[in-house]
Amino acid sequence: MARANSEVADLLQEYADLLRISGGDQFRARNYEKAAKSVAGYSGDVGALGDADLRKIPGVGASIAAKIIQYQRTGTINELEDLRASVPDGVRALTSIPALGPRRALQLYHELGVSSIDELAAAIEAGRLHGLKGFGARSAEKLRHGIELARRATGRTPLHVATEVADKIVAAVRAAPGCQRCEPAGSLRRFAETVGDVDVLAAAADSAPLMAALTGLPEVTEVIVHGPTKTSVRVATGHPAQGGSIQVDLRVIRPECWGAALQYFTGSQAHNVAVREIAVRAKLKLSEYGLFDAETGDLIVSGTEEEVYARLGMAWVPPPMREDTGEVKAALRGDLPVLVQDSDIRGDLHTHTNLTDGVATLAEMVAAGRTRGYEYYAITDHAPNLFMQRMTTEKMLAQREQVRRLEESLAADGGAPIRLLHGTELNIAADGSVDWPDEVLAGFDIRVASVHSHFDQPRDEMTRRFVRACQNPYVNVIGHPTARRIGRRPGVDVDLAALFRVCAETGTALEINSHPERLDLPAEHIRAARDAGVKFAIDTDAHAIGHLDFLRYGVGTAQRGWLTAGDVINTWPLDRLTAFLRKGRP
DNA sequence: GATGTATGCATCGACTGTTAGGGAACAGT
Repeated sequence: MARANSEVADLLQEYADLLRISGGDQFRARNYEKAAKSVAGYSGDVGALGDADLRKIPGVGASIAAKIIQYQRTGTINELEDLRASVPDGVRALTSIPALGPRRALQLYHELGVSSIDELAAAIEAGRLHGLKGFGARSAEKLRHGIELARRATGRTPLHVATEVADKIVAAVRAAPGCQRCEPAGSLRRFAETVGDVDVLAAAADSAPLMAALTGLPEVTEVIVHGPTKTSVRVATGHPAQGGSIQVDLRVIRPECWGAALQYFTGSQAHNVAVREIAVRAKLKLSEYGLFDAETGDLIVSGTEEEVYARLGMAWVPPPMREDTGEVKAALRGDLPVLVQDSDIRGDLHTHTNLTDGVATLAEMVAAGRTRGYEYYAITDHAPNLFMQRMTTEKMLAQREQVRRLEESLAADGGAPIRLLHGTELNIAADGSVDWPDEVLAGFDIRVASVHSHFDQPRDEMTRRFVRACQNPYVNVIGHPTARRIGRRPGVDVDLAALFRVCAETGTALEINSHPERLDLPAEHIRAARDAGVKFAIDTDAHAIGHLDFLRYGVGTAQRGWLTAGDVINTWPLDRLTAFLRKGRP
């Protein structure tokens, strides 16, 4: 991601926030927000674009293009500086507190002179909010709690941590008397890369036993709200983010509302808004209780999601696609892609053993892959230039012998046949070269190549580095392409459009790394890559047997990128895969 | 402020529940 893109996106977002706080036109504010999002997700470098190219970015017109050009020249935007002068930065920070929006934050600043979170905390303790219009005893308490959360929260919860919590809770609620259905909803069901809170939906005539099943779980550390339709609790996760806990909302609805409620609670907000607009145009009204005739108020459908979408003239939309990025129109036209599924994956092409930094033996990893029903399985331990792994050519060759013998013994044991691919994970050096000379590289069945160092290279150097790696006739897959660690390390600064082009030209696949702390290539770049003609490998990069189960997150990420099985090389039969891996070599 | 298009101008993100307080902000998907 280009540094200029994230800087410009931040400035535009700040401008939108300050417009809202200062009471500016809400449509203008929303426009800046929209432009911020499309700049952040833009695959080129906005720091290098002229007026005409800038205006091709969705949501960027004459005025915002001029502001970006001013940023290119001076590093800042005059109008933003003016707004900053009229609204102290701390006031914007106030709106990060739950229960405090732009209007009331500005009110606090004007009437009490509060311009930071600390000052607000002091004002609450001193009772200065008492008698202030719109601030009662209850909201003072909510603000106090919100400030605590804002100070403690270090980030959102990783997808796998939230999924483990949700699985446990769904199992407990399903076992409660009278529970007819129970499913996770929200961002978890959409396979978002991080989760703010876990939403669980259940259907029952009497909600009490279900709510009791939740609040009685030993992992529950705090009951926040306990009512007949919604119960909110905090659950310990053992993960440092959010103080090692996550909020879980359980909603229990009447069974006949299931479809409308599941649709609503799955979101995203943007998708729901877009779908409800379709309803409005058809003189209908959609809510979590059902699809109704707008004039008479009569219920039309609510039982299943499929019925709700169908009555709006839409195909059922797979949850990972529900982000209002074109899926609504596609569902209306009836041409949603048939998304790749877990069951389409025939093998893992990026795994490690304890020969380098894995924790399980070759035999253990392969046995686990075989249990998953894989037709082929690649062992890709690290290469010598990742010095701390102490890999040598001798060790690598000995492992190759071991792989061949293991494959033979497995073929003889009467179990499911599995083809083992002996591979490696190469290091892409700063200049784009990789570990071994061609004659050694030629001996592998598959070669993944990844960036493990020099993350801070300037964009043009980084781009040249990737291009050279892709042009290597032996490099088959670029591993975790942006090298980001979610919540810990940003992705490298590379011209993604150029990377996608060279991948398509050279027959080099991009990995979708399934590790929940990577999810790399990120979903927001996958569609652009596919449109450029790139193929993908959905791999786990497993360093332990349990990591093979991370595949579901990689598949979910691919689904968020609208990929079909045809786009993914490890859904292909072995002969088609091996032809691809030759990269046109004889 | 951007967009689509009537190249000047209308249109732009739905709906519900809660709070606080009697109409509106805020949060949630």
